[in-house]
Amino acid sequence: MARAATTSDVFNAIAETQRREILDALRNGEKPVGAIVDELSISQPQVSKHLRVLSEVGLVKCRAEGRRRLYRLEPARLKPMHEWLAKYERALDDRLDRIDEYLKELLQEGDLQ
Amino acid sequence: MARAATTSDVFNAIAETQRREILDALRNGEKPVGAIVDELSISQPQVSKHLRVLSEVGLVKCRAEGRRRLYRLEPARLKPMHEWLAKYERALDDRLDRIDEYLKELLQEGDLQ
DNA sequence: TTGAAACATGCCACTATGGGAATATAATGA
DNA sequence: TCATTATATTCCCATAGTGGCATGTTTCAA
Repeated sequence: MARAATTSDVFNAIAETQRREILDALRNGEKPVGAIVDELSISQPQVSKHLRVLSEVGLVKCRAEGRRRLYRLEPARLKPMHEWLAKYERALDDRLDRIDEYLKELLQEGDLQ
Repeated sequence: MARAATTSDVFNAIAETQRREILDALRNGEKPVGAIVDELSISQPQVSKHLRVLSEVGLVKCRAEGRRRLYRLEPARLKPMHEWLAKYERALDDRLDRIDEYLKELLQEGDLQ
């Protein structure tokens, strides 16, 4: 087994740059596939494939309108990532505090010269 | 090219479940490799390989102490992910607002019955 | 000096993935 | 009905990634 399937894990689904770009493109609202193809200059089949992956992990939803499919963002599905990252906020803050102290020390040393 | 290299992209580096677990294990402070092996029940070579990947993207730093290597978290490197996610906060909030309104509508309908 | 402990690295096999090209499917308009 | 538009799907290939196993490498202790 090589990594968790992109289609079952949000972390893997957004590990791909182009899929992140597609999500970015949908931030302003729903769009048909063609619009994404034009905007990102990715081949149509490739966009469809990426959308399928994003769809399977629930990051986008699809709505048919005539022969077009309008995809829209489902940002709630980013919550797992958000929660995982949140655990590191504290560690990050601590780190920044330490950098802050370090800078202060540097400044004090400067004063001594 | 199949996806960006795990060693160059933070998103890819943490796409692997075990690597996230390793980072989680380091949240409380630096640990030697063996401690991670015991804690997560992952083979030693595998842990070393994962640590190498995490190391190359800068998510962990290493410090030698005798024959042990103490790895510690470098949470600042999670910032790219944090920033990317932040762009979706607004969308997420909007969505939650919409759900909120929807619930209110449902409650009003309930009142009518 | 020798052996063991603690890690890192190399090699191998299997699988999943991304990308290209062609093709299938569905809806629309003439 | 037929051609066209808009997407989805399939086939194929090259590659990268994970995991197991064996083997280096460094450090320490007897």
